[in-house]
Amino acid sequence: MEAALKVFARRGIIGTKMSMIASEAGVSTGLLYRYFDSKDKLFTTLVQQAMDESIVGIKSIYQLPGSPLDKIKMLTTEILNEGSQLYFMLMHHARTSDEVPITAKKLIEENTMKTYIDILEPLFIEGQKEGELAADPPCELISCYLSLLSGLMTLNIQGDENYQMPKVDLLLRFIIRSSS
Amino acid sequence: MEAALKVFARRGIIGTKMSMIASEAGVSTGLLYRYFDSKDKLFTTLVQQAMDESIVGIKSIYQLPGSPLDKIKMLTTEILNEGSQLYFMLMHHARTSDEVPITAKKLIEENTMKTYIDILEPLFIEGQKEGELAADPPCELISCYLSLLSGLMTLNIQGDENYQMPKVDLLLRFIIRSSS
Amino acid sequence: MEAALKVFARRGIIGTKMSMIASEAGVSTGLLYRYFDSKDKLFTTLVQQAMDESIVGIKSIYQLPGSPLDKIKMLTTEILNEGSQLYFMLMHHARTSDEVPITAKKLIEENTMKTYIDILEPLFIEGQKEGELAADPPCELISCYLSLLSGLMTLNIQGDENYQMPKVDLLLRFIIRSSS
Amino acid sequence: MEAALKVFARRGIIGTKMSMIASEAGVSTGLLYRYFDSKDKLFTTLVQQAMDESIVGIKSIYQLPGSPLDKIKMLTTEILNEGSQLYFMLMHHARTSDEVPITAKKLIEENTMKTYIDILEPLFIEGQKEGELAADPPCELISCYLSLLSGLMTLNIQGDENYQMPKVDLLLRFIIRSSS
DNA sequence: TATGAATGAGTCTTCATTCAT
DNA sequence: TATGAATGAAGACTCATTCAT
Repeated sequence: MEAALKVFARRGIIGTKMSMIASEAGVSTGLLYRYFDSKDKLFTTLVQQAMDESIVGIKSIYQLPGSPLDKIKMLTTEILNEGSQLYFMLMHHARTSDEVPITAKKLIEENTMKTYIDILEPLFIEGQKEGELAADPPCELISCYLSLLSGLMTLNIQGDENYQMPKVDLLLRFIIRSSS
Repeated sequence: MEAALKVFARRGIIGTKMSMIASEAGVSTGLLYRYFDSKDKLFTTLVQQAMDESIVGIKSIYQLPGSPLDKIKMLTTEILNEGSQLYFMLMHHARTSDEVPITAKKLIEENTMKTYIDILEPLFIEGQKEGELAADPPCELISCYLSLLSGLMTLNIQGDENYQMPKVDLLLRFIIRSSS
Repeated sequence: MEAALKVFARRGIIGTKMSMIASEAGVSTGLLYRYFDSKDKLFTTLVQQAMDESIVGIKSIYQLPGSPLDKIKMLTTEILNEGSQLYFMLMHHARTSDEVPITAKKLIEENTMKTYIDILEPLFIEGQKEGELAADPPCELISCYLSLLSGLMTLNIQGDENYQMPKVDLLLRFIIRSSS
Repeated sequence: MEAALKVFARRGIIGTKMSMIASEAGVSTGLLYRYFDSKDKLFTTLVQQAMDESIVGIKSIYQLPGSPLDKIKMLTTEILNEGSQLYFMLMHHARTSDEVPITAKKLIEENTMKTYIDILEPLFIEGQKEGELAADPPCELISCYLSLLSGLMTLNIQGDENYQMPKVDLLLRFIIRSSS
């Protein structure tokens, strides 16, 4: 039923009509209200879930094999390919639209970039020690890298031949230590 | 009066009420209709203008002094600092929202990434010849670079301390030829 | 199951949701429809029953002991104390709401004040002969007395400390022959 | 525009559709929202006004000529004849319906019967001293009298041939000192 | 030219009623 | 017989657009 994510992600909170979600889910409009109190609540729930899963996703990097750079490369690949697209788009709407319920706004404020930096910092520092990663301040490196990634995912590049999703190796240039 | 751009850029076409534009412009709602036939027309006009200006802006790169890399760096800096922010956001809404008038959709389809690639290709090729730029296929390099830029601008990073706008030098790593 | 009366009486026909009746009765919503064709039918049935019982109740006055005034006093006391409250409230909704099913409206039109007057007239005439009751035209006396009573019962005075239910003796002043 | 009172009074808050008020007022539904934030607000406003006017009305009794009994008789006549009907009906809905906005509920709780008793008590005491009024405790006398009146007005007797509005003289028997 | 009152189509939400289990 | 999930029609409310002034 949370495939309402699909509609919200593409159209934002106002652009989405409950009837769209309903027909996307293959049920009647009325039934939606049996499961979700309101459009706002539904949206907020999705935002919450998006944030939770994103954190889990980021943390999973430590389970990946290989060197720090290997890990980063794999996670990046995953993010780029996988369905996380919708989450990025949803979060973008949640961040930028003014019609977002206050509850959702609060959720977002609590879950800042800092959260992700804290998770990734040890890995990046290790990567720098091993000489794999560029020597910029890790905070900045991470923050910029995630911003770049967010931007790319938000564009909804798939299905738009105008934009081109950069290959992972290209992206990694930002953080890789340029061969001396 | 076209400071309606401000509202459309931030809130998208549905999120924007004519009354918002009116009060932002300091006039009455009714007066808007003396200058623009409809909300859709107004939006379409803005999109048209955004595209026109973007092309002019890109072309202006050839007026800039210095080597190809210098030119690219300066243009990038300009884009990042200047008010082009709003254009990127507007175009993002125009590209992703389904409520956009067909006329605007058509405009966008006509003005593809190809347009920009064609403009920039000679410059990039020159840069590669001079050994400044990475050796990837110029088309791909340009397309990816513009995608990255679009993504960053779309995020509306200003006013959100969570994201961090990468420094220009960091961004350039993407296209610079790594020191051998 | 007819304790749906409770809900209808308090909330009127529109204010009452079938789910309220169901939970008041301790059954599921769906089950209600096994016993009553529709909300309207249920309401109509209750109105019918209310009217029937009111007539029986009024007629029972002749079974009471004592003089005409004694009888009237006892019946009044009964009405004031007993659960007839709900019937008065139900009938008030039935009389004043426009959403009442036509069938119920018809029922009410057939069962006019005249019905009650016809029942009580002999008793009042007797009371007047015996010098207990005021000498006004019996029709008027009865009609006014019942109107007063209806009004009081309709107010739903219980549970509202603002109103005060008059003592029976106070009420009787309306019809008692003032001591010469 | 407050002739919305007419519809609310007859049909209660749920039974009333904004479109009814609109067509009763001869305007479009949308226009209602230019003057009143919402149905609830409108209802609350009417309740407020009803209470204010009722107090003014009651207080005006001291401007009337004649003995206390004369004053009471005139006020009663006025209440019975005049358009206060709608106010009584409105207040009844406000008191008994559960769908009434909290703000309105609060208003009602603040404006108790006590308010009216305080206003009328001096008059009734004077009337008792002059031997015109029954010797019951004035509080009780007033409270019961007002309850009776409220009940009668709430019934919406006009337009229902079944009920009969008692003549004023009949009603006064309730408070008049029976001739010794 | 400028205003803002007025309209009505469109969206969210509720709830009587049905129906598979 | 009993449940409660599912449907869809109806009502509150918003807002693009018009129009009298």
